[in-house]
Amino acid sequence: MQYKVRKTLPDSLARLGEVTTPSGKFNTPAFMPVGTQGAVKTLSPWELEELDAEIILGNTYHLHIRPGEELINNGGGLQKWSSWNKPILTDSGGYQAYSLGATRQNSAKTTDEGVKFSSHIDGKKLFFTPESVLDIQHKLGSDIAMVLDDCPPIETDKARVAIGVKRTSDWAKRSMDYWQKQNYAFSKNSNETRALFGIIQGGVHEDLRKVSLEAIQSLPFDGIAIGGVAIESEGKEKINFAVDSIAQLLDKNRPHYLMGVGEPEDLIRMVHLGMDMFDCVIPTRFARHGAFWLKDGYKRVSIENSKYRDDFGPLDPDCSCKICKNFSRSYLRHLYVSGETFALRALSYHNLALILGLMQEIRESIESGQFTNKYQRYLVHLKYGREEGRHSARS
RNA sequence: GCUGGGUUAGCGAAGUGGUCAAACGUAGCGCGCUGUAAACGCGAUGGCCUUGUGCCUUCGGGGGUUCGAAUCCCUCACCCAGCA
Repeated sequence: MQYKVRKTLPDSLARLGEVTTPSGKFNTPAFMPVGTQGAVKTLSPWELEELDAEIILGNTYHLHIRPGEELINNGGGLQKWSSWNKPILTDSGGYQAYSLGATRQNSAKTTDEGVKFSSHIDGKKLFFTPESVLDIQHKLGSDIAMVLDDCPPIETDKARVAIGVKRTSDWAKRSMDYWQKQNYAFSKNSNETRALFGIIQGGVHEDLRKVSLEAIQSLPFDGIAIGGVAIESEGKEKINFAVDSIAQLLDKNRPHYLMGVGEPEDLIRMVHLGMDMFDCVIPTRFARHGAFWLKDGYKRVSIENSKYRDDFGPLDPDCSCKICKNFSRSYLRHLYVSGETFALRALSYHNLALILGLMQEIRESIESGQFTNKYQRYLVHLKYGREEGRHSARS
């Protein structure tokens, strides 16, 4: 994998970049739609291309339990098998240890050795280690693999978070050793190498975040991810703080991936803090729950609202996606309320169009140097933005 | 016209003397969802407020029995079925 910084700004950590993987290039800042089980829910690969998605996610845990990495490997790898011929990043299963274990009882348990899971499908016992998770991702054929991390709920006590940081560091070391020993970076389909990203933990504790950052960054990972910020948070302040506290310490020669974020305002703020890659289930999940964003103010509204019953105007008057060009709120509301699948597809399409369109606009504004001006109203709560961004912007 | 069945919250539908402001479903309403066990979950839903083991008004209309009626009786209206 290669990462090239194409442009930086004087008044922001935002930067323009390009990542090259065995399956091709993508521009950063990038939003990666989430395709947990091998598909971005309700959408086809060509729709995603049409929407300007350049890289999508897959998930180690889900694809391992069904249908299994062997099958996908036999199918030619995840890209070929799913007919998505662009880059894929695979998440490691670290998040599932959290979502299946930390917040529920008995489905997952983390120890220093790894994570014990009970499959949510049939209860079968599984055991993930930093090494086994790389084996799986290698067989899936992922362009960017993630290390297994220990991701405790953000609200847990600091002692537990500290354990998570230590464990994640140990696992990162094991992961890198194993990655190199197995020569997993090598790709037989391309001259370009596959990538492995490390993950920083530390919850909302600045000191722990810094400890974690140092441990992860000292290893030769292709990219640096920040994990554990978009879960169980009581508000955006926690996301802001967790990233803000280490934003300026991140190695500028590697891409920065903020895991699990986010909503439109989050993306703007986090780009400002130097984040290059994002993923989030929210655009597609909101869609399936009847919610869509308006470009104006990035307000979230519900299609179920009865005031849209007789609203024959477009879903979002400021959006030029195919859905907004062709269908009225009235019609889409009817479909949603009637349980028609197309409503879920339509809203997913629009929400992703909005998010990916935002990313495009963000990239253009960095290119033109207008990023901080254009998005100033979203940046006011940030430490970085307050002390340097706005000051520099005026000078 | 006769006989039988029915009429309960926006709709559907339980309840057949007190524990009923009335189960449940649905519609409508509100809220939530950020590395997807998520086309999901939660909440309120007769009115009022001082939000309480609070007050007021309800179970087709009217009348009655009873300490007490959505529940029993009479009557009227309407609906359904069968017979004429």
